[in-house]
Amino acid sequence: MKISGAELEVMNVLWRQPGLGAADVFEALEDHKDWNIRTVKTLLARLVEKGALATEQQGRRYLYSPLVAQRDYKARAARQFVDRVFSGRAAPLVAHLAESEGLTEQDIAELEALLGNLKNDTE
Amino acid sequence: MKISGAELEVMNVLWRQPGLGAADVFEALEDHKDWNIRTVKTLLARLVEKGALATEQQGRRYLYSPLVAQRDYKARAARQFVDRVFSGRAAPLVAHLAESEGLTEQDIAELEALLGNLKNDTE
DNA sequence: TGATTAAGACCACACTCGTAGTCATTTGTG
DNA sequence: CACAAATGACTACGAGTGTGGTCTTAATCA
Repeated sequence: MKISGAELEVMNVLWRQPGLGAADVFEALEDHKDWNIRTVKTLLARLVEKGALATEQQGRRYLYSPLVAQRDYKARAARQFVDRVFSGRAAPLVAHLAESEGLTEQDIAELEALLGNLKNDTE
Repeated sequence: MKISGAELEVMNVLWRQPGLGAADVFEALEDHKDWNIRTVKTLLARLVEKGALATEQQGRRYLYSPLVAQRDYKARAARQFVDRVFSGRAAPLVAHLAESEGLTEQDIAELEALLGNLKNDTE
């Protein structure tokens, strides 16, 4: 299931807080996206159609909740991206991020910890 | 400048070997993509239009060469992706790749080396 | 109770992308 | 020289996307 850029913004809201109505999602987005509420509704409808969101009727409105877990989606997206742009190799990707100052100190620390674990698992 | 998936395949060929004609690019792709030569030509034309490729006329055909460096493009793409899907945080991305077996032993080794350098630069 | 509002349903429209077809022209070859 | 083959130019077309409008219905408020 393919989730487009704008749709992803909506998913992010609902991953943080499932069970919101269209208006709630609209409000949650309002700060950083200046979309019309109808745009948000269209995106919600498309996500339902795609099977990415479930709806629960409450009175005369719907409450939306993710059907795909954030972890799963992101894992898939990450893999696809790395395959598409970096021929499946993760190291060059991280190298690029490092170069373009895309890594914070915290990232570096976390990556180290992560690699530590990976090595332990492997050996 | 936005380069789509199919266009990226074409760019990859020309990054490896700049100055090819349409037919050469077509041949280089033939193994793993079974596109019609006209599809390849359309992609080339779109890339020229976007400013991603330069053309040099040679007789009655064009030779194509990248105008955007591979490094630059990939660095930008990486950053955009991380921003879009991972809110700009690289560590979770790598964590996902690790989990979904998206990291080879070699990747891990390279990442370690990379992190070593980063730490040296920083402190 | 009548009018405004708010929800969802359905529709629209321009643009990108993947995938190619058609046309006109050039050029190498018999 | 006449013609087939190759080249670029232009066109097409359905699916997906970003963005939002219209229509209908139901609820709420004066």
